[in-house]
Amino acid sequence: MDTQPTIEPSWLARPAPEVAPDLIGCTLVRQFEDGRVFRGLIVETEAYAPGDPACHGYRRLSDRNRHMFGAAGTTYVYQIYGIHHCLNIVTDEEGLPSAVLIRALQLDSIPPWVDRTREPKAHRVAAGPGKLCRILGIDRRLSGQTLYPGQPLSLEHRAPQWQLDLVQTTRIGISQGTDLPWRWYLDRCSAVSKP
DNA sequence: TCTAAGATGGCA
DNA sequence: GCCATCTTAGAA
Repeated sequence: MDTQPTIEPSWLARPAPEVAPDLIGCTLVRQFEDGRVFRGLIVETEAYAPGDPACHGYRRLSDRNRHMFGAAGTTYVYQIYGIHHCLNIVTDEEGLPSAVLIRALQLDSIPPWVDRTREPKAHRVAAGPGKLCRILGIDRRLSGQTLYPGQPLSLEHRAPQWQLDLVQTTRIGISQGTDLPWRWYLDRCSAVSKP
């Protein structure tokens, strides 16, 4: 599949529940300092928005969540359970806590440092928000950065004529806001964290 | 200050 | 089903 145009910040400056399904089928590009590039097809997302009790910015801006209030087209990376990291694409207007959690990627190639005994199924090495961050070396140092080509992270549009088969359901792993149907994934995709 | 819980993942 | 591992929000 050919490389698609870069996603501009203005395209992400919409409410997260609008952007999240649109990001399915788009490509996340991870560029390392030595120039190596890995691409992952986004196959699962979740939206977090103002007024949503599961949103990290629901109560107030804090040291931990401040990047979630940033401008559309930047990143918000946080640590969870002391061990895992999760990557969000910040959306909507600056000043609003609004972001899309990237929950699973289908990688174009498996980085050589991946321990294959730990995940024998190659298509599942990035099936989960913590897994994809570990595989692609994403941690809080990449939080608050702008998504742009040449930067550590960037985004590309999906192929324009691609007819997506999307499933919309409720979000995973949260205890509040469980009724909101703000999770989307590519139907019948084996790289999704949970079908 | 103290403490419980967390947008998870791996293993028994 | 259990636990690693540690930061943070919210309570006291």
